[in-house]
Parts: sequence; structure tokens; C-alpha cells
Amino acid sequence: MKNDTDTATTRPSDLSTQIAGQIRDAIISGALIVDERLPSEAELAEQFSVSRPTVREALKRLAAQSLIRTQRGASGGAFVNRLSFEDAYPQQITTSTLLLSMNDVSFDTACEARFALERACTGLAADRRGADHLDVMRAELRRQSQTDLTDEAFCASDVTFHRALVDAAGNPVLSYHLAGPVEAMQPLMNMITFTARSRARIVALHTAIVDALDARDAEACDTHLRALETYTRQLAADVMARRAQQG
Amino acid sequence: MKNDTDTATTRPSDLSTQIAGQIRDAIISGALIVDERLPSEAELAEQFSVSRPTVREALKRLAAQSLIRTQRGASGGAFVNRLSFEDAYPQQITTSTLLLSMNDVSFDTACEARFALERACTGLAADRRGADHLDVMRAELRRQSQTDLTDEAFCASDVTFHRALVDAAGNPVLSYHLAGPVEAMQPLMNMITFTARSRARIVALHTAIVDALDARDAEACDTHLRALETYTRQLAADVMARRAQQG
DNA sequence: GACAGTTAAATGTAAGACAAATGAAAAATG
DNA sequence: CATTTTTCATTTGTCTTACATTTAACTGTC
Repeated sequence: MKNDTDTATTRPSDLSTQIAGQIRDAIISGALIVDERLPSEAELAEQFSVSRPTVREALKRLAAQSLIRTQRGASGGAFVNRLSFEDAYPQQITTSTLLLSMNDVSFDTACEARFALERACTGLAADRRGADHLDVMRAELRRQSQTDLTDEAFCASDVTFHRALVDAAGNPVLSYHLAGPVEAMQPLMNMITFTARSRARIVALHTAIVDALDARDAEACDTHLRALETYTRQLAADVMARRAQQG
Repeated sequence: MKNDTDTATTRPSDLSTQIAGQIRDAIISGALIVDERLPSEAELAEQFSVSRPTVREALKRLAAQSLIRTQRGASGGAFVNRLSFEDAYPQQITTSTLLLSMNDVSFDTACEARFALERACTGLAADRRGADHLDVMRAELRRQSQTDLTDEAFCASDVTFHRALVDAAGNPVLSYHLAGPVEAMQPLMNMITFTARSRARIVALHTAIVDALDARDAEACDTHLRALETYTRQLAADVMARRAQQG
């Protein structure tokens, strides 16, 4: 399967792009294994018949994707990087956020996707949640109840709450794939000004969710998440309507 | 030449990394708008007090993340790229695949996450699936029934089938977030040798899924997806057991 | 044999040059 | 005057060379 990262139209792209692609394919195919050292820049340059700066540009591309790391000195060089979940998180969040902000995806579409994915965790979370997860969620609940909280801090706490829910499913792959959808909603949520009443409603739903997890009741958890989605979308619709009315 | 204002507190990372970070932050924060042109490489070099190759390495990092695009010629330069879903797909798939292959995630964990996320689409897919989605799925069903198909081709068809299911939900954000989990399973599935009997069972479950979507029966769709997950994990467990037995 | 200085190898950075692409201005042509 | 062609300036793509910096290994001295 050839996974050309750029140029759908078979353009004769840059040399550095081509070289980066070849090395990337070698890593993906397993020809280069984790912690293996690549040839030195000078050797790569000779091997690909290009200059050293061109090779360096290719290596920088790979480093930007955390596929390799470089080390200076005598036994230095470029090494195939073990791509960790920690490395991949920020990249995933950045990409998800930019996708939403640059493609004017409607609030409804983004919200629908996010809650649909989050509800995918309820079954596992109800089974596996530990006391620590409940503790985190209840701590955030207390924070969300403080009336002097800014809207931004409220949203940030909301994100922490939901990530604890996701982590409660005890599946690191699931946690990774939900980081993007959950975090990318935060800028959109920040556009909503939360009244005391709407905050109270959200906290009530959050409380119901925690209690459902505490009781290991997946169905109730799912139900309350649906209610939270409905309410969130209603809030956003109200904001839109008010904004359209006022010009 | 050592006029660096930030000496002690900041990481002694590469200049190109620092510069790339600054430009990236400007894009994320909205200081640089989509399709806006960055200063020329020479101007950036002077602005950051570095050489042109260093600036170029920074720009290549950003290009690797599809944050910018470059164009040669008189009115060329580096432009802030509108990050499209098409651009983000390959990156997402590559990262997901490497995360699984490099972190020895168990088959069960990866499979659990993938099916949990896919089931998140059933409700919307049952509501919104069009005739075209059913057509694609049925076409893949016919392909999967051909006995002369290699295991790789069978798995590839499987991926196409499930992506059609996801797309049937009619939510591009959802489709994007599911591309990784679904595609990244393919290498793991390729480790399983499918007997005629196991293929028949899978095709039967796939058929049940399509029929459920055709009838707009979300619950049945969910049920059959669960059955497919159970069967897939059983198949993998059998392979593992056989492999452990034979040494 | 332990320690310190030296050396070699590799990446990081700089500077200058030329090639190639590209759009716009200038010039030639009808 | 309108149109086509030519020229030209700008910008990225690439190469060459050189030097700085970092780091591990080597080597010589005590």
C-alpha cells in the first residue's frame, strides 16, 4: 500500500520530500527497527546522490513527526524513534484542533462526533473504572461548582473531567484516539458564555455520570451523556441565534 | 553572533526547532491566517538572525505537518495551509499504525478500541446511510466471497467495508477520527491466516451488518459488530495459541 | 592502573553560489 | 492600439565549502 503523504497528482516533488518518504516507508515496513541508527548525513547524501543540506531537510521532516531523533557527538546520528503515546498526543490534539478551526465544521457536527466517540467508552469505563478515576472526576465537579470560575477555567475542567471518563475505560489506544475529539472541542466551548443556570445543569449531568460510573451502570452513563450532548448543542444553538439576532 | 536573549530558561534545542515552534504557535493562535504568505526565507533568516538553511529546516518541519505549503517563483513563498481532512488522513493512519507496532499493544486492546469506536457510528449510520454506502459494502462482500483472494486482499477489502460503514454516519469529523483505528488494525489482521470457514463466518457477519443498515436497524448493527469483534478476537487467540504451541 | 588531555566523528550552523520556476513588466510586432 | 513575445526580478530548490559544537573513545602521562 503506497501511502504518499503529499502530492496526489504525481508531481515531481522535492528531493527532500522523496527521501523523507523513502525513509518513512522503511520505518513503517519494518526495514528499520526501533533504536536503529541511520547512516550519517554524509553517507545518506552519497547514497541518495544529493547534498547534505537536502538530506538534513528530509531528516527534519521525519523529526517533526517524531519518527526519528538525532544526537550529536561521536556515537551520535539519527535513530529510529519509538513513537510513544505521549509523543503522539500533542500532535493529535493540534491536528484535530486545526481541522475544526480551518474547515468551518459546524458546532453540531463536531459535537456529535465527540459525544458519539465518548459514549463508546461508557461500557468499558463502567466495568473498569477505579477509585482514582472517580476521585478525579469528583474533584473537577467541585471545581466546576465554584461560582468565581472563569468560562475558560470551567471549560478546562470540563475537558479534564471527560478525559478521566475516557481513561477509566482502561484502554490506552482508546484514550489516545479520544484525546483529539475531546480537546479540540475546547476552543468551540470557549465561545459559549455559561450562565449560572447552565453551569448548574451541566454539573448536575456530570454528577449523574459519575454516580452511574460509581454504580457501574453503563446504560445510565450513556443516557446522561446523551442528555449532556443535547443540552450542549442547545446552548450553542441559543448562542448562535442570539448572535444572529443582534447582528 | 551569540546574541540569544533566552539562554538559561529555554531548552538548548535546535534553532530550527525553536523557529518552527514560534511559527506554529502563530498559526495555531490565529496570528497567521489561512493562505497568508510568510516572509521570504531570506527575510525570515534576517528576522530570526539565523542562516537561510536553518530557516529552511524549520519550514520543512512545518511542511511535514501540512501546516504550510511552499511555491516557487516570483510570487511564491511559504503559505499557511488550510489543513484539510484529506491532508490529515495519511498522517493519522501512519501515526496510529506505528503506535500499535512500536508499543506492543496487545491484539485484544487494539481490537477492543477499534470496535468500540466503530460501534459509535452505528446509530448515525443507520439513520443516514445512503444507497451508495450499501452499494460499496455489498461490492466488498462479493469480493470477500471470492475463494482465490489472498489474505492481504481480504483484509484490504475488510478495511474498505468498514470505512464505508463509518462514512455512512455522514459525519466527516467522525470519519477522520476513525480512519486511524480502522486502518491501523490491518497489519495486525494480516498476521491471521483465514481459513475458508473463518472467512465464511466473517462474510456472514458482514452481510448481517449490511442488512441491518439497509433496514435502518441500529441495534442489530451494533449486535452483529459485537459478534464480529468477539469472533475476531477468538481467531487471534487461536493463532497465538497455535504459535505458542509450535514454538 | 587511574586520570586528564587529545582526537575523531557526527550533527548544528553559516555563507555564497547557481539552477529552476514563475509572474509581471517591458518590448517587439501585427 | 492591441497582442504577443521577450526580458527580468523574485523566490524557492540544491550544491559546495567551511567552521562550530558536542560527545565518545583513544592515548599518554603520572
